[in-house]
Amino acid sequence: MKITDTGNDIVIHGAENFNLEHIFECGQCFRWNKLDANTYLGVAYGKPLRVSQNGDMITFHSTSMHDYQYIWRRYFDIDRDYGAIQAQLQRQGVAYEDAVMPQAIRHGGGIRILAQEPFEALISFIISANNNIPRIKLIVERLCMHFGDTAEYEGEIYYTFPSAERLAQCSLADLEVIRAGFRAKYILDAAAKVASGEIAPEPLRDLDYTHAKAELLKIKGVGDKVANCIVLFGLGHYSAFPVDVWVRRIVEHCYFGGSAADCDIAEFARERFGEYGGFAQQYLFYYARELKIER
DNA sequence: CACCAGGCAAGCC
DNA sequence: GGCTTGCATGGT
Repeated sequence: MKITDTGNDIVIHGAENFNLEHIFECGQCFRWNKLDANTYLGVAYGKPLRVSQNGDMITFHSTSMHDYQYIWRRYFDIDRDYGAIQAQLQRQGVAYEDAVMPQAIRHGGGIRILAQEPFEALISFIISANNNIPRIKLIVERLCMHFGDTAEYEGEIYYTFPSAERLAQCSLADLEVIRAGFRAKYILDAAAKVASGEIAPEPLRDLDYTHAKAELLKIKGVGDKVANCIVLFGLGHYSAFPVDVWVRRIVEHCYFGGSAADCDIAEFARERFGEYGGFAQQYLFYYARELKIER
């Protein structure tokens, strides 16, 4: 892998196990939109970015080596060996005569688990509860437009994700414009707890998975599933295995041959995938959606 | 019109 | 403790 600075763009040649479509269509993030066949545009860490892919060449447009090194390199998890993770999950698959995981990896092998901002992950996944992805994206976008800061990029105006302090000043009436429904009160509870320091998301990175999750469960609107998403996508706890309707469907269908209890699915994931639970979950989620598995 | 969406909290027993 | 129900909103 080689990284070059063209003066306007940062270009990676020889990227492996990296596919923008897989990365942005696996449900982990809500602020990236497809511009054309090989280009996405989004905002993270207060910075808009246009990123495109041609084969193993990735171009981060209109950015600097500084921002690549300090933001995008970590955000896109560039330094992790996904080939090794996939090989490990495949070996596990062989041991259990599991044909599903190899198929899932064949379909979504370019997935990267993005290192998202913890507060953004917290609010975004509160909004995700009993909701669908297109509408989650709309609500998050309205939240940013109304309460985020502006950021200019390539001659256009974009909006950053609002801070906890800004959201904590809002009333329920203020939030009506984002049409989050019953989730609005949970957004305010989360913002208040973070703004007051009662919950400090960033330090939860240093706790173990179980304790980090337990802290998040103190927030209204954060249950087991949402907490798992936050620790996985915002705090780098890669053993987390969030079980949503799609993962439930594929796990029940392919591994249990019928319905299974929440705790049995969690135990299955722990034993089968261990520290790679989060990666396994992403491959399964992407695969289940591609298969359009019915209930 | 019913049913669903990356679930959760509150109310039951 | 486990199980059921209501929930805002928009799409099919």
